[in-house]
Amino acid sequence: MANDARRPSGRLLPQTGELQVWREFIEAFEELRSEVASRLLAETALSAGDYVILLALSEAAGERLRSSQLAEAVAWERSRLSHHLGRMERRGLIRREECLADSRGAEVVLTTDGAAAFHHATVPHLRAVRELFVDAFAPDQLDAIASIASTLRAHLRSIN
Amino acid sequence: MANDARRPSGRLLPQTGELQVWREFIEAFEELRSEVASRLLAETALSAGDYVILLALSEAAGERLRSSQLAEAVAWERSRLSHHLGRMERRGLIRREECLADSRGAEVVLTTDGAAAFHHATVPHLRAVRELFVDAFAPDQLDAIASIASTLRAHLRSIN
DNA sequence: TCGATATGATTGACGTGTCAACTACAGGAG
DNA sequence: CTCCTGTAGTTGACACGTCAATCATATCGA
Repeated sequence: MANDARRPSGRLLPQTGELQVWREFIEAFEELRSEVASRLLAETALSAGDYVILLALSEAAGERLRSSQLAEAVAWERSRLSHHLGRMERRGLIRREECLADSRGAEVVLTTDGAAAFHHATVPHLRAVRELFVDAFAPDQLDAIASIASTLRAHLRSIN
Repeated sequence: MANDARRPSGRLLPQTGELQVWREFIEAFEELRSEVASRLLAETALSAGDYVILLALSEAAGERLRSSQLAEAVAWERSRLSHHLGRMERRGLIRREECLADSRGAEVVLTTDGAAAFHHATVPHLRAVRELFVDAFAPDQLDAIASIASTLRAHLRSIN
């Protein structure tokens, strides 16, 4: 279980302190996320979503993936992915091809423009992550963050 | 300084491990945020944004705030706030009044409908925060999260 | 083979977020 | 008073995210 270390309290609602932690955490995170995204966009003309998709495609064999596999890889809902792919296709970053094995399906393919855009974005992206996130913390804090993230994901999975 | 405990590395880009922490962290958090938001919306017909605004207004003296003060209170950009207030006004949750002291300004006022909606939402909101966030962690992890959040905010502030 | 059902993916509607441009008023320097 | 600059807030355009509905094809049981 994700929370077996938790002191059972019988409380139904968070205490003031816990709620305060929630508020601080969510605001800090929002700030971080939007700052990383806006730096990436300013320096590379790619949104955070674009970057995630391009990353998944460039890691894939043949730089192509079935739409459903891509959705799985980036943990997006299918309709969100579909809309986003439409926008990326218009800009020439990806292309959609018919799938031979299953004619319902589509294959998403990285274009050469898309691959180039991704390559040019990787250093600015890493720099933003370093400056805004990694540099904020001491090594042991980063370890704590890793453990918090995995605890959280396990908890969310356990709830469904 | 926010990072004076950090080991100076001279590295310009994150190591693989640090990047992994970033990816895990951001995905876990996104999942949390969207799950809290969707529960709140399903149970109360208020979005996370609605809730934040209503909370700030109900904490304000006279349940009213100058638009700029409200923007400050929730840490939103002014145009985002303006758009959101437009939508909330259409639904009758808030009202905008002229400001006597400064005729450029607007005062945002909580309506009785808005106050009622907020009150009905507070328990479902707290329950979602408890179940999805607080319950995931042991008390010492919550402390760590609080410290991480404040470290992060300090770091972001120091960069600008 | 036929029909019911499940699956892969897209679409439209609408709420949300950002940027840049804009309106309108305030307040000070001359 | 007049101009100049700053501040309060709104708007339009467009990217993004979610939900419910839809379409086409696959699949399986009778």
